[in-house]
Amino acid sequence: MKVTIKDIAKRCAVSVTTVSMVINGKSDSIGKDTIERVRKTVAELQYQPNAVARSMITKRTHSIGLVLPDIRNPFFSDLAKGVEDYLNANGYGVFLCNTDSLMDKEDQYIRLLQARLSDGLIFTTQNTIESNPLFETFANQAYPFVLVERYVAEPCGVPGVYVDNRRAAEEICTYLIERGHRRIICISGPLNTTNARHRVEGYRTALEKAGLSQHALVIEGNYRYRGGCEAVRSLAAGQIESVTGVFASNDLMGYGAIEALAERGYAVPEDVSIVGFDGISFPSVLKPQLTSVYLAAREMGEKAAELLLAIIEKREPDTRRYVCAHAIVEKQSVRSV
Amino acid sequence: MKVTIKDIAKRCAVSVTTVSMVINGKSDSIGKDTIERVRKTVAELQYQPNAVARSMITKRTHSIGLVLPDIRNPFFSDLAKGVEDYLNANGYGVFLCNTDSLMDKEDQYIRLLQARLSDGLIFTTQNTIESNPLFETFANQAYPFVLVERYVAEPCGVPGVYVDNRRAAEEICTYLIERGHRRIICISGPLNTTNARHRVEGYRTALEKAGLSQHALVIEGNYRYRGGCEAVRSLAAGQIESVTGVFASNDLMGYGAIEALAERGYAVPEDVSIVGFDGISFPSVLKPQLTSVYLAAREMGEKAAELLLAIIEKREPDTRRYVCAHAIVEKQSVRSV
DNA sequence: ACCATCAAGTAAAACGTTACACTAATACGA
DNA sequence: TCGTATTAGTGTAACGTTTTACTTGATGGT
Repeated sequence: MKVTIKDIAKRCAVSVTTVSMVINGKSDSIGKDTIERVRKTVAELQYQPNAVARSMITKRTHSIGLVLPDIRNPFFSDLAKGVEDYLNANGYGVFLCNTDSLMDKEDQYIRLLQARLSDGLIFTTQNTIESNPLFETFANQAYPFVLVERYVAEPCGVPGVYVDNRRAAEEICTYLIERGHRRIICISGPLNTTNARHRVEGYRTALEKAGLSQHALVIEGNYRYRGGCEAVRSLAAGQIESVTGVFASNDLMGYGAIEALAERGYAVPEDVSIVGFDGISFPSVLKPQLTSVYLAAREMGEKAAELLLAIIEKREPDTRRYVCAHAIVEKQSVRSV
Repeated sequence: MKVTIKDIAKRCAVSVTTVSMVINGKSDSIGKDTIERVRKTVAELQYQPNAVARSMITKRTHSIGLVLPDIRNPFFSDLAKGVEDYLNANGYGVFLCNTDSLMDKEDQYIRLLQARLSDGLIFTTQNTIESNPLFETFANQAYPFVLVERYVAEPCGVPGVYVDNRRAAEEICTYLIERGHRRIICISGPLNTTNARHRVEGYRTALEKAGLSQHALVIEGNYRYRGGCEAVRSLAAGQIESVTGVFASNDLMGYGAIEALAERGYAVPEDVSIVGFDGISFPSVLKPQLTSVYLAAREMGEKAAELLLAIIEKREPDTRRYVCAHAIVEKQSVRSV
């Protein structure tokens, strides 16, 4: 039989209240010797307070849910590590849920997590729309949650940690333009996601500012390696001929593009320059390494966890949204022309 | 205010017992119309049973802990995905904990998870010793747990899912020998872990059977990319000269070795052949792809989850240990000599 | 008419803790 | 000596369920 607070109380000949108070450090009005006696007995019997019973009263489970598309994607496992490190260090547990980008799986998990009484939620899911009925539901219930890597337009005030995709995309495309590239194509992510659209917008803005709008060409991809290959394969010979630059909306597609370009006899960066987005790390034996927008996934996870805890523990945060820094990291996939 | 079972009972003018029975499908002795009425009210008020209160009584939280070294390692994120998919599909939640291979973090998390009353534990941690005081503690408390990718010698009967590292290593080294290689070195994992030692044993056995023991050379690595580089760099020019084969104890070190070999002017597979271990997947743009022992990480996770659930739900499994299949997958890093 | 059976429930305890409102005994100052 | 603080506690309700043992009224057979 598991040892309970009653066993401790009986052994020490005090009330359960006293034991509870000692355990929770509310021992202002308990004698030193009693405290000592209780402590000793707790250690002796290896008493562990029952977290479930505790949660019953406090309405806190000290665990939160982390909902993301797929933990196997290096970006998300980095992010998850950040979340987990921060929260575990603060005494919280993390429930992991992979949605495989399926909306119904996502809904199901969120329901499950709420029913389990997680104290809050971190969302990394790629919703396809700007607003989500869930946001309203949560807001109504005052249920704490934080969005990560997913932008929601200002007025609704949903707390989140994200990257300025528009700006980052514009910067990396401008980087290509500054190196003399004129014909730059864009391999985008699925265009029903906000992030993908924003990256395309950044691409278009960069081209526009350089007066290159007439050369804009967007091919929709899927953020996967094969998608990058297929995007390049879908180009007609006439189209590809004049292209000297490729902006891939994530690195994986960038590497796919390299493979498909090689098939058609184009070398990177000698014939075509490529930039990526997200800066996931592969062993450096991979040649060429992609010049890319580096997103600090781990830091985003930490920041999201910090924000969520602040909301849960009602230390009203002055920042409910946090824009993470990004940086262009130069590798070997771009050549000046 | 959250709606409780009492609210439903009041609305339907029945007792809470009746409502509870309807919800839990124990409605043998409840009238059809009452059932219908309760169901309707539950839907109407969007009632969600409080999982914490439920756990109080049932002593089940329907959540388990997954303790592993680092979710960012592709092997472990694959495994975690397998665990999570299986358990979530069965109505269980998964608490994720990264130990960073630190023993004290591991102990701390396990304590935390037990205190939270997880119904069981899946361990993926790389202990440095064959037996662990925890195993005994768990056994005493009849606390369900399953070991993954970690072998414990027979008599103690600790349930687990693992790979036959000795045999797999022997097979892949024999594969090299059969292709004419005579001088094969081994870059091992940290030799204080059982798995690393077993892989070295497999290497030695293969050499021995081929009468090549006198050429055995083991360099201790750390399972990281840099470790693979450094292992090769540590070789004297005289040592490396005659070597035609390298057995890396994991793929990451294999790729590191390729980089360091290139620095010294040796090409793979033209000058030196390399085999790896674990078969983690990188985009296929990575050249050359490593011939390796493929471990089905995801399947191992699923199997472990299945085993744990069987133990938790007392459907006494006939197999308390499960040896996962491995397979040599041929890629482009080996040449016959 | 009477007992047994059955359908359709119900009341109350239990789970292990925390929170709240008390109390008994002592000390202290005027 | 009295009144008031202070110290060191205590008893019990409450949290939201499930479980166990019990009740009530109707029905049916003899």
